Amino acid sequence: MQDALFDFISKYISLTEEEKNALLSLDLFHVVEKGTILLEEGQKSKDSYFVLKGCIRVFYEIDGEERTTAFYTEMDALTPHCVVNKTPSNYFISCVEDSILTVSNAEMEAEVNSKFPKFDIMCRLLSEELLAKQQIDFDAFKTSSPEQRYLNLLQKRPDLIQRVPQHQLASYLGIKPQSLSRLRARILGKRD
Amino acid sequence: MQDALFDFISKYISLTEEEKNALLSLDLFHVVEKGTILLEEGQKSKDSYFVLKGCIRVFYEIDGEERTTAFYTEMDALTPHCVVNKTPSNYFISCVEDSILTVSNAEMEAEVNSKFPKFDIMCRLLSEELLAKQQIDFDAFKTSSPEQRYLNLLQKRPDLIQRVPQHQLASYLGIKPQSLSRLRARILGKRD
DNA sequence: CGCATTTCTTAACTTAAGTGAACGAGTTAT
DNA sequence: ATAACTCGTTCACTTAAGTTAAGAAATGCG
Repeated sequence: MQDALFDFISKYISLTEEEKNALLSLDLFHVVEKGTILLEEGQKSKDSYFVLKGCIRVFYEIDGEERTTAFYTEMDALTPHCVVNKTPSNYFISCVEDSILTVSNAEMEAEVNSKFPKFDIMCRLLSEELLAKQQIDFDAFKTSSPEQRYLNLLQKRPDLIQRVPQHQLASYLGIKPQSLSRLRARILGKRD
Repeated sequence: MQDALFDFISKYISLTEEEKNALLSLDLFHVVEKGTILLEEGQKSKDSYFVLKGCIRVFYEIDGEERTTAFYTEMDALTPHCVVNKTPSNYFISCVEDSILTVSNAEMEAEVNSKFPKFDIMCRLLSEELLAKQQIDFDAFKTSSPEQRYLNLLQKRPDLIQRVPQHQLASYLGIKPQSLSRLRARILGKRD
């Protein structure tokens, strides 16, 4: 499991054994059960997450309804905005499946950074990459219809459609569960 | 005009006169005319932009139609994804108004970074902040209807509605110009 | 200045998503 | 084992956005 983390990091910087050990000494790895709430609305958490195995989900509660806006799966990193802005979170994060995560906070990061400045470089590369990636996702969402979004998801993240409840998926696509059902029936009809 | 840039930077790091002069020696400032295309689809530009005055716009060309996904105005920074990924751009950037921008590329940045490492810190802070901000915008877009988006824009960036053509605004809200007209009429009707 | 183009609005009609309700299948709790 | 719940689907109806078309207003250009 640790290898997965080091593989990920190696895409950005190379680590010596010493550096790897420094990381391992930090108690980063956590096993979390399906359904666990990692962050609640209103909290000022300082924790960032990296998904080694499993799936976590960001959702808002609007008019008493859950509105899912993101799923993070294997090799995805998530720093909640409340960590960056130091403001209370306006969304929830919960575990869709039993998962293995690394959980880190600013202090741990500072400690690693002080020992190995190149971590800072990695963080910068990573956030720039994520920013660019998210921009593309945002643009794709804006420029497509719910049906196109579903077809796109089917291509890009087919696993999500299997592992996530339909009503959460619908919300993620910006529509109601009934509309997702209908939309899927429509697509199937077109194929025959 | 330069002061605007230094004011912006001072939110992240403090600059000595020497550092300011190093920046000024870089020929960063550019005046661009309304309508100028800064980046075309297919290009591999290396330039990043910071808007000191004016407005620039990101749009895709889909089925022969322009689909606007972002506007950048005073004190907004934009690094096109093609700069980060080193892939051809899949969108255009054009000037909505006569504007004053700083234009920088990786080499210029590297030069500044080598002289003043703290620029790197600023870049990291900035991209983390932008990432968090964009996440919030993305979530707000996903969880609201075109009408709510318009009302939200009216609150958050009322200037945009004045300075940008309606059809670009409609596209930005994810709808057709006709729908924006109708939507506005609907809102006005509700008020009376 | 006047002609052409672009931009914005309105209208009638089509299409797709929202809403409320009902149903069956699967799960959980008692 | 059965009652209560959740989840996904289907249906009929409502609402809002897409489409096509037309015309008015503003802008640009010769």
